[in-house]
Amino acid sequence: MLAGMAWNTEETKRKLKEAAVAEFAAHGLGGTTMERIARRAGVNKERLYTYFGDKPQLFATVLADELNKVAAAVPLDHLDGPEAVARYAGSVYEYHAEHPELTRLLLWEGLLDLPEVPDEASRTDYYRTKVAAFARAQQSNAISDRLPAADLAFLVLALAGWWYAVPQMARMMHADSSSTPASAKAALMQAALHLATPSK
Amino acid sequence: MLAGMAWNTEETKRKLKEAAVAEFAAHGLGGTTMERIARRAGVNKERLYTYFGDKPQLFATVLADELNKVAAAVPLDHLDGPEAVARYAGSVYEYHAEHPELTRLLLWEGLLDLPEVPDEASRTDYYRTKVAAFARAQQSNAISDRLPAADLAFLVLALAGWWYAVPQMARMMHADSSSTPASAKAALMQAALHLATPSK
DNA sequence: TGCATCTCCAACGCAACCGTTGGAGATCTG
DNA sequence: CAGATCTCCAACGGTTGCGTTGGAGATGCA
Repeated sequence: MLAGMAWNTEETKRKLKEAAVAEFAAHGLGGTTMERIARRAGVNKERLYTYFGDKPQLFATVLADELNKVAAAVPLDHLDGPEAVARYAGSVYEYHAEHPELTRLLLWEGLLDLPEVPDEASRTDYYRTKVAAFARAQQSNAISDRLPAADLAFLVLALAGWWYAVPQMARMMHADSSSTPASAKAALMQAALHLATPSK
Repeated sequence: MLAGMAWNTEETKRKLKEAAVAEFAAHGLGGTTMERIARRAGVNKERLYTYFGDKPQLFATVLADELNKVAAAVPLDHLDGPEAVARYAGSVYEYHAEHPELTRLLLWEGLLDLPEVPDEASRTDYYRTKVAAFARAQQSNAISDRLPAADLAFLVLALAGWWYAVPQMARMMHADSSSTPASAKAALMQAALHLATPSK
């Protein structure tokens, strides 16, 4: 049934999704055309519709896929102190630097302000585990508890993500200083460290 | 020449720009149609082209206008201590809450990743004054100097802006806690305070 | 009042894109 | 090899949106 097919349907799907990630990340939902996704994948446009439905559905599929990837790539198990929070912030920044598509997809999605997002349940669950890790660390006095765990976790992600959300602002604010991706990462880790350090 | 005209050209321009802000903020450059802007303003589409040029030019005009507004609305003159930084962060958050269009326009712009941004010179200048205010406060030991002034200023803006950049993430991360706009503001002000407080 | 000028708009040409369809070719089954 | 089934695609209809144009109405000027 599905073994030994010469026309390679799984491979075709994979190529289409890969192309869709690139196009959607670059141009958003409105700016992307199905035509270009298909052409980039070297596949006929019609395959998109039979495999993935219409354009919004494809966008949702692609975004869910990328989120699953980041969940696997940047685990957050145990926070044994402020330094662990700083390292986590650095990892997130690093992941964004290497996979700018995900950030951009998230931002496109945020701007669409849908009442419900695709895969809402599993994503809520994903974030809940992050918040829970922060909460546990607070309860054991390993990190500061002056902020609610959800706020602290959210703000740490803000520090790491803002560079990619408004790159034009980052560029203009650092116009006359000598700033590099490395110094940006160091700065945000320093900031995360202080947010997580308990008061004496 | 320009007094006493029965057909009210300045008013028409104003209405078109107002409609354009709303449409571009809601749907971005790609998702907005000139037709809908004109219809929302109650004016014929052709006026857009004679007054503002094509769609990208209109977008640039509208964004520059909104940035001038925020520059006037949230001044940052003198930072005499960490509390002033926290208040500034709170004001920025507040402004975003009341004028979500600006944030959204900035984010749409960021996603377009143009090599150069409209009004680049004056905007760079605008950010430079913000950074300079932070730098002065650092030199007089009023606030922490463990981060470069540009990074500190940028990260403070990150704290205030991230809620509006990824509202879906904010919602999901705070799913099971009781979180309000007021508590979000309090959290980010607390965070800004700690980033700006000098080490002993 | 005749002429020039300016504001405004309905209607249009044109291009792009969405989503579909009819059918060609490849693979399995008997 | 004949028939059924599946993958793939070139071509198409219909819609939408961009940017323009030709002209109608309102105003200033001689």
